[in-house]
Amino acid sequence: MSTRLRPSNHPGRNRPDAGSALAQRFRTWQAAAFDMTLCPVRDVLDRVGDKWTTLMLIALTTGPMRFGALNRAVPDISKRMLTQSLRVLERDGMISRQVFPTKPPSVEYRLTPLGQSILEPLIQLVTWAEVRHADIRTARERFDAAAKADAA
Amino acid sequence: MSTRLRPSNHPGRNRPDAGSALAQRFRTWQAAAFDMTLCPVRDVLDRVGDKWTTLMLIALTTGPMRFGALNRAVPDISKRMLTQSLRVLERDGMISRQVFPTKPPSVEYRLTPLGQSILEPLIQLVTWAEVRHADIRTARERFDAAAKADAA
DNA sequence: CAGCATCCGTGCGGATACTG
DNA sequence: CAGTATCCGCACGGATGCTG
Repeated sequence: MSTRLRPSNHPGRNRPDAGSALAQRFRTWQAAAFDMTLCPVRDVLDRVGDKWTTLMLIALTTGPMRFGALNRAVPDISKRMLTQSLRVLERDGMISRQVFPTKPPSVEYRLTPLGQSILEPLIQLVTWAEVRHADIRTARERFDAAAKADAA
Repeated sequence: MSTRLRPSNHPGRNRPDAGSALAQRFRTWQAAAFDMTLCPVRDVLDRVGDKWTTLMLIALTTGPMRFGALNRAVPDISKRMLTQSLRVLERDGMISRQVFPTKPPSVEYRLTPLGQSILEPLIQLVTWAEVRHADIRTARERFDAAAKADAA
């Protein structure tokens, strides 16, 4: 699903850009990273965005956990989705699965180095979320109020 | 949908934790941030995870864009989803909408300071994605190969 | 040009029951 | 305990057609 940004449309009449270093970085991106046939952005964002995987990674930061423990640590997740999400994370190399041949059997999941490494950028994002959450909520109230005013 | 992590189950027999500073931060989280009735994590992750909003924010880093330009900059997005995503982002205060009363009308979208501010953590995540993408892909091949082996 | 309205297929994910 | 199997609703999102 080629979800890449086009390098630069409007060849001759480029708008004066924001000028920030950030915009600059993103512009190089548009020419480089997004040209890949299967861009890593969508790839990782699909994981981060899905309903459970991020919560599970966070839960596993406290140490290895058994299936049942994870099920309790992430409330409201069904066994079905837990299993499914665990498989995805295992497949991506984010967590490892270790089976103990006891009876009844027990299975322990733990973060791999790769799984650990994503927590760093992830925590940045969540920190942002914490800090800016109030702003977002007030923005929404504003918007909704304005929308209601327009309706009247 | 109370998507918060439980503070700490298994009171008496806590596993020896990974010991990293990161795990420590996350543990304080579990007690604090996730106790909120509507946790900001899920809130922001829902946005980041959805199919288009992140791409749109990235596209807007190069400067203000018209509806049509955005539609071209983010290939494969339909007008329907573009409109819908723009509304969500506007509602959250991430972008602002400016209508020019020309005919035919033109509308320009631009990042707000709030919208700018999320790019910093976002770029961290995507940088991670770029760096680790190869690892993930090889992990997947491994896993799939092993799965096929088990099937046989 | 910028968008809303409508129809519709697909897949995510919940609930339930069963197994080694 | 740690899953698998099956059914199913519903929201996400694509395609198309119509407006100011």
